[in-house]
Amino acid sequence: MTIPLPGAQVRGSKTGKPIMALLDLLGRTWALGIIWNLRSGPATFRELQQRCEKISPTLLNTRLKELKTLQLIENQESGYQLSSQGFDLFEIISPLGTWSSQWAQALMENKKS
Amino acid sequence: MTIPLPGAQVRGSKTGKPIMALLDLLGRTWALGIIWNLRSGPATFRELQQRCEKISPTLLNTRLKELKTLQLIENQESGYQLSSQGFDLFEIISPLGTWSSQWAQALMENKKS
DNA sequence: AAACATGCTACATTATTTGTAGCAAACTTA
DNA sequence: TAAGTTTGCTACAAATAATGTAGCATGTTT
Repeated sequence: MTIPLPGAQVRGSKTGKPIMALLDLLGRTWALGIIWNLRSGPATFRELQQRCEKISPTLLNTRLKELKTLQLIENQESGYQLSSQGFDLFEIISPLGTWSSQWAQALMENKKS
Repeated sequence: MTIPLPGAQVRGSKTGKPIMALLDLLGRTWALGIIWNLRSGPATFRELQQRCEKISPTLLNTRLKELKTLQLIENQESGYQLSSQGFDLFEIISPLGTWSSQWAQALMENKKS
């Protein structure tokens, strides 16, 4: 799968509008999960593998390369970490944490009835 | 692929923490794209297919079922549309539109140097 | 120098996505 | 009212992506 560079053809868009490139990226297995799991600080490859519970090393490496190319993460001495852009992105999606709990609760209540 | 119900085992989590169920869902091909494309109002199946430019009907239908089960969209007379929960979700992620443009620009500038 | 840890790669198996064709049901039009 | 059209979707084979396990090279600890 080619890396969804804004400007290039990506899933969902011939023009490569930045939002489409981003949605393509985030829509790939584990991309969001990796970003989410890096929110709590840098992690080495194996650490990150554990945070992600059951990601395969093959895919982890593939995603890390993509995220690095797209400058959302960087690889420093302390391990992989969100770049400043990656962190901005995380801040946008971070309300999903709280939201998802409410959503889960609503789902349960609707199941009852 | 089983629908990532909060509480069940999902990709990335044995416990099915709601956020993990959500990230699993959103990390599926086209899930984010469909939500994004419904932001501008209801659409019939074929309309939605066009908004998504090149989604296959098979997958569109699969995702629609998932999103419906998880109460993020609903199917009314006017077609498929975001449910009130789906809309809340969209509101959280909607800043990605603007953010992605800045990101794309930053990427371009870094390419130069 | 032997044992261990780390960051990956190889690769076969399995799962997901695509793309095309087309069908049944509901609506139009003649 | 009978012949199109359109719509919502299913079938299915081919292509692509993800998983899981093994393991290797390099660096570090004892």
